[in-house]
Amino acid sequence: MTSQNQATLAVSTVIFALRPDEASGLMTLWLPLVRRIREPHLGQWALPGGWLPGDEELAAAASRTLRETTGLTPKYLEQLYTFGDLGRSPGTRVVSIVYWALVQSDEAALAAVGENVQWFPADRLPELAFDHNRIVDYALWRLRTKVEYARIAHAFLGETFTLAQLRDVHEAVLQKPLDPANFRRTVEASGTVVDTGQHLAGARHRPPRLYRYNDSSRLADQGPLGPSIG
Amino acid sequence: MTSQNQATLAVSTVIFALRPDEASGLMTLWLPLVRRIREPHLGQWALPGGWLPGDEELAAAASRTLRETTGLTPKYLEQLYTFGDLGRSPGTRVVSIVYWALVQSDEAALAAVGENVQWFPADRLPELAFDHNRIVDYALWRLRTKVEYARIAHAFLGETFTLAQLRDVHEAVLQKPLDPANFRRTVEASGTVVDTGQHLAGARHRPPRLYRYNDSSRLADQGPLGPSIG
DNA sequence: CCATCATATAGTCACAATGACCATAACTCC
DNA sequence: GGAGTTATGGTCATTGTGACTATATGATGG
Repeated sequence: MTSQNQATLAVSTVIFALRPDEASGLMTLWLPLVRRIREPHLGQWALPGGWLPGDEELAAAASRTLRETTGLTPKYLEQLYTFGDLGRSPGTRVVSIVYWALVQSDEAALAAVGENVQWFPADRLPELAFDHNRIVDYALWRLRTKVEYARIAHAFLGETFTLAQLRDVHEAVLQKPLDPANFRRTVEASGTVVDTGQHLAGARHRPPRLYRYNDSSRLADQGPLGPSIG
Repeated sequence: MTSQNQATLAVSTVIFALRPDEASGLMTLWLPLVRRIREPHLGQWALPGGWLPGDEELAAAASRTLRETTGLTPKYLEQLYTFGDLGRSPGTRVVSIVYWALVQSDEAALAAVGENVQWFPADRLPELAFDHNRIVDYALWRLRTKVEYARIAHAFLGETFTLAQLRDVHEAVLQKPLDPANFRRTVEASGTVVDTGQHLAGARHRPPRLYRYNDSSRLADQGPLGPSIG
């Protein structure tokens, strides 16, 4: 091994959750950041992450980072991109393999927050350390241009959900209102959800049906690992 | 820097070119492989690549690899995925950042071939070293599911081209015949090509128009670097 | 120079997908 | 019981697209 390799390998994760915006009350994307406790960029907010242990799988490192930061388990985790520009970290050459994850909204509400961990609305971030603003921008772009909304929405929701909740997820991600009737038509035609027969009562209006995901309809895209590749 | 990092960083590239199939004469995808001249997997075919020099950008390393292997310059180069499974290389932990590239068809014809470099049809590869078969499969999948066929086709063609040539590229990538009239209608509506006003004479039939790419229509997806991200 | 060949290029028709709306259903709250 | 509010079922027009038909036009070979 004539390794003249001088780069250090890191794994970072962009973690998304859906929660109501403080002002508007609408569902929006939020993500947790950690405050840097050492140079460079001491004191600035950054993506959760760390050096890659030599004996840990890439996705496992991302997942662990996520758990250590938020106490949560991702319902969706996928490699985003590898950033390795020479100048992205002062001093050493750092190559960061970045993952993006989605965590369930209601669980995210109870997620750990502390002096050095804080959630921010995805579209109003402070200036982050390194090139992390660019990384988040790219993650947002991927999230929004992802064809496969089905699994994404699933990751944000629980086992059962109403079409209104599902619509909320789509509206938050796409940042535009969707017609309820048309949305229902499309979703039902896609066959990705199944009527549980149950209804959700309690609201001051007609009780909506509860749906569940149709597991048999996964047309996945789990990177090169997914079933579509085999 | 408390780097307990034990992984070695490599960069590999999946290089595609379009050339006529030997038997059918139809355009198909080919890619160059290099024979391994050391253990592990000595003698087996593998993707071109090498260790990442500490002072070289990732894309530059991929591009250099490509030039050293084929003598060609890529007209399209994009990061594919980073493979880092613990067991993918016997002995050391190797993390490979893989790029995929497209080279122009007519240039690929004159590409270097030697004892240790050979072109193979993409759908009839031998058993490759490491997990490289899986990597090629994933690259093929990405190529075929890429929304942005425009830039892909452009990469395979020259400055100007006929719609028939463009159609050939699409047919080769998608592996199915396309209706000439419908194809023309769609492409013209997309606004991605511009009529040069010139025609290509010489064939024993009506001379087709020559088109050029409409540079202003790039709705790119150059990873996080592209104009769409800014 | 004309007939033929082979592809280029222009239309047509039917159908699927989708956005914009309209109407009715069925709970809770007052 | 009526009002308020969302759920859910339709309609209509527009668009995108596959399947096909018809015409255009230069090259070739007699």
